[in-house]
Amino acid sequence: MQLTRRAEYAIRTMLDIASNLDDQPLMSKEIAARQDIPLNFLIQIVPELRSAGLIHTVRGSGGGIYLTKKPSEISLRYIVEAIEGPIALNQCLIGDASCERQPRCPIHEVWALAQRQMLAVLEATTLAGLVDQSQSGKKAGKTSAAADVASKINNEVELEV
Amino acid sequence: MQLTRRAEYAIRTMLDIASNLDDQPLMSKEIAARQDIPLNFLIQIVPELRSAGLIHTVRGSGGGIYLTKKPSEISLRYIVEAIEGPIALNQCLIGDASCERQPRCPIHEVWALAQRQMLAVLEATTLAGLVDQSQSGKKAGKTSAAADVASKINNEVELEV
DNA sequence: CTAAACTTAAGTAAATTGGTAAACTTTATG
DNA sequence: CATAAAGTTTACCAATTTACTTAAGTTTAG
Ligand code: FES
Ligand code: FES
Repeated sequence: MQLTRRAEYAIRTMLDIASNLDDQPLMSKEIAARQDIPLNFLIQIVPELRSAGLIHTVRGSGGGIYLTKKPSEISLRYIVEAIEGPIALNQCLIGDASCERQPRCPIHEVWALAQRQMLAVLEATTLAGLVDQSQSGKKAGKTSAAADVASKINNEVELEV
Repeated sequence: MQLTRRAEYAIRTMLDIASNLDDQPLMSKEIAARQDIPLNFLIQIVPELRSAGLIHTVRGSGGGIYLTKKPSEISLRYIVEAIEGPIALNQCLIGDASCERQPRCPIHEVWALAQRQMLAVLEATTLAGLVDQSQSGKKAGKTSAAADVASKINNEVELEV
């Protein structure tokens, strides 16, 4: 029921690259240091992000990583699924698989709903939103990416703090 | 990111007991057979449900299992957490632990929101609701426990089917 | 040609998952 | 009180996943 370190690192990495304003590619080594990711582990994650089409890598001296899409087009869900595969709260919710026990088990719809609620948040959160927030930083003060997302989703969740 | 079999079996078990109208306790063996749970595995899960205070067990011949609370007071979240411990989508969301890297990492609030959305569904779903649905069965036709829950949560999610 | 950078492929220790198995305790009932 | 029916406890296990580490490549700027 928990995000793996791989996926967490992938998110940090993507966010790190999205925050980079220069147009020169970022090296794994820099990212690893800045984001507290074991370099040798990151080096294993980067190719996965690439085969998922999220980043473009340049080999050789002076090489590095840059995004293939605009940060506003990259959602948290997309990053997580690139690393972990489809997000599913229960086995029967993967793809089109349904409960093998009953045509419609009463619990199924509930899990499906819980999952949709969760995915809605992860989908509405883009790298652009996250970068905006951390850069506006002290200015707006209370505006969090989560608050933005919460208002996007039509649900009046009250955020404490 | 997925429910374990233990927890899934625990839910099935609780639902099986809640659906039982007689006042005599149910045996593990019956439940295992009816719910397609390996008996030897269920026998390991039952004591956990008991120490969590969800069920009462009677030993010896003629013994079995019954609920300690009313089905309307037992939520899916409660059952899952009895087996798996606190539900958390990321390590830093367990209990009061916060991100060790930054006082407030921009992603944290997003995960927290996603988690609240998910938990709201699991909390609003009680055994009573699930039993109602499967027993009314063909009568109401379209009423699902999920639809009930969706309307409880103030969020107009449209359920297909 | 060489150092800087990504790539590929193993390997690995520890934890989790999904079970199985066996020995034990409790209790109704004959 | 003997016994069978039930839950309890403890231990074990194989397979998978997780989070890394290591090492031997390959590519490219300079
Ligand atoms: S069909 Fe998915 S929970 Fe039963
Ligand atoms: S503090 Fe929880 S995601 Fe960073």
